Amino acid sequence: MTRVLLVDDEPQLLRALGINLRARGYDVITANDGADALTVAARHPPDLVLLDLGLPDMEGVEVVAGLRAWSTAPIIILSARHEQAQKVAALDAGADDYVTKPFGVDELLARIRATLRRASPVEDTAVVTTEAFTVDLAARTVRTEAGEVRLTPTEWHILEILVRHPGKLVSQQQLLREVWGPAYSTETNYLRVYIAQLRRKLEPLPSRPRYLLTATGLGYRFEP
Amino acid sequence: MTRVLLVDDEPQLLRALGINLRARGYDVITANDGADALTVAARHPPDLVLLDLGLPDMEGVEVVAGLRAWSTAPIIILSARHEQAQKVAALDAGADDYVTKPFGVDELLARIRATLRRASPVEDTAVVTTEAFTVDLAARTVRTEAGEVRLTPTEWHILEILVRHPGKLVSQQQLLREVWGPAYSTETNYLRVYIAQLRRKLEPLPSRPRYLLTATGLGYRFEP
DNA sequence: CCGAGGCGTCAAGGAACCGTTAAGAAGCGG
DNA sequence: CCGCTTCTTAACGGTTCCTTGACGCCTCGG
Repeated sequence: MTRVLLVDDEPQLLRALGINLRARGYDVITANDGADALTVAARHPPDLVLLDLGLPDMEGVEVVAGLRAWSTAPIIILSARHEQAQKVAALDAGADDYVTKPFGVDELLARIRATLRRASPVEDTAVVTTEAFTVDLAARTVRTEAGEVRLTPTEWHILEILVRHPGKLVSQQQLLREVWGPAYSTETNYLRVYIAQLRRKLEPLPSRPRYLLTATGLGYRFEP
Repeated sequence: MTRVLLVDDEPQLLRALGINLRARGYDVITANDGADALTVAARHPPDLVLLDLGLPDMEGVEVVAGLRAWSTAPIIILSARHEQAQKVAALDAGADDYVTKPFGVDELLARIRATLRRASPVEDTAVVTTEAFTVDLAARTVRTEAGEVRLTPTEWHILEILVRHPGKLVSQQQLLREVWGPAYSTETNYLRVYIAQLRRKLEPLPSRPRYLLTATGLGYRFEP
């Protein structure tokens, strides 16, 4: 069941919205200030967060940052019209969406569904297994039959991006931009070096790669 | 560089917002009515669309549908408060977000960043299937009954354009321009070579094409 | 009947790209 | 300050891909 963390300092809203969400089959947990939200979230990691901006103890952006430090669950901001600036800051800090108060319940539910639909394909699989190796995205470890493999930060970064898009082609530009930054989008030889290192460490036959495949002129692909 | 298509019938807004966006490093192209928007988008596929609802010639929902017919770029609606109903219709037709006029530039920029951040990793799972082969536009893979087909960058580029306009004729000029650039609009023999290669790889009977059809003197058409 | 233009096919040379290796530079911990 | 790991950079051989020209087929119009 999808767990929703609902953060607001108005008990009535907490109650009304909680009833509505539970009626739709969500598992709802609540918090009424920022510190509480972080504590509750740490104990019961939510799949989605509804965050009111007018909290008594913390700025919304701090709460977002505190969650984003470890969680990738989507965050929807609930904001009053006069909290414009905070809303923008919260979105920049990593929130995914917002709804302006007062809002209709139907609109909020639609946004929840849309946001969850967008987020779902990536986050479920914290561990990716192939016949040759196992990647634990949360623990940042890779194991083969021979034991645990040591990866450098850059090697891991590349592997993580590929593994998070299983079966899909990841363009050279995307890899270079995400790992080295936008200024390096043409340094394709970096990729050649690191892909070769990953293959040497992970592929049963590095010269005949089975999992880290090349799409000449386009990019690379992880094939589970 | 991220290309933004800005559609509005007010020249002042077009100008002011265009300056602001360009200052932030976006590549901005503009259109001042719905028909113009579709034409411009076809010629320079945008990464994101900002669409005003109060256009003189078409309903917003039509423009959204026209774009969604082939593009998965996120669409943000710019709507006045009295266009509530149209806004809902546009969102249902496939728009991704909306901002209500009058809006602050900072808010809009934040929405743009958030929307692009969301859109990039997911990429949408557009899959086109025929009886002979399956094209996964996101994963950039093509499968036939015989297994996965390896395509070169240019082959893929052409196939992608045709598949994104199913049933529609794509002119030779358009194909040549999009794949090789404006200077090659007359090198039609390039097309003959690559269409032949695609047929050999995808058509059950390459000599009697069923899916990649020739429109003599005009261009080619993908028939699902 | 014949020529012209458009299309499909093939092959070859050259350009671009990829995998690999290695060595110097830079950062980090002891 | 030294040694270790990691990153950057350059060079090479091999492979793939793009470009280009030639040729035959078909259709259509003269």
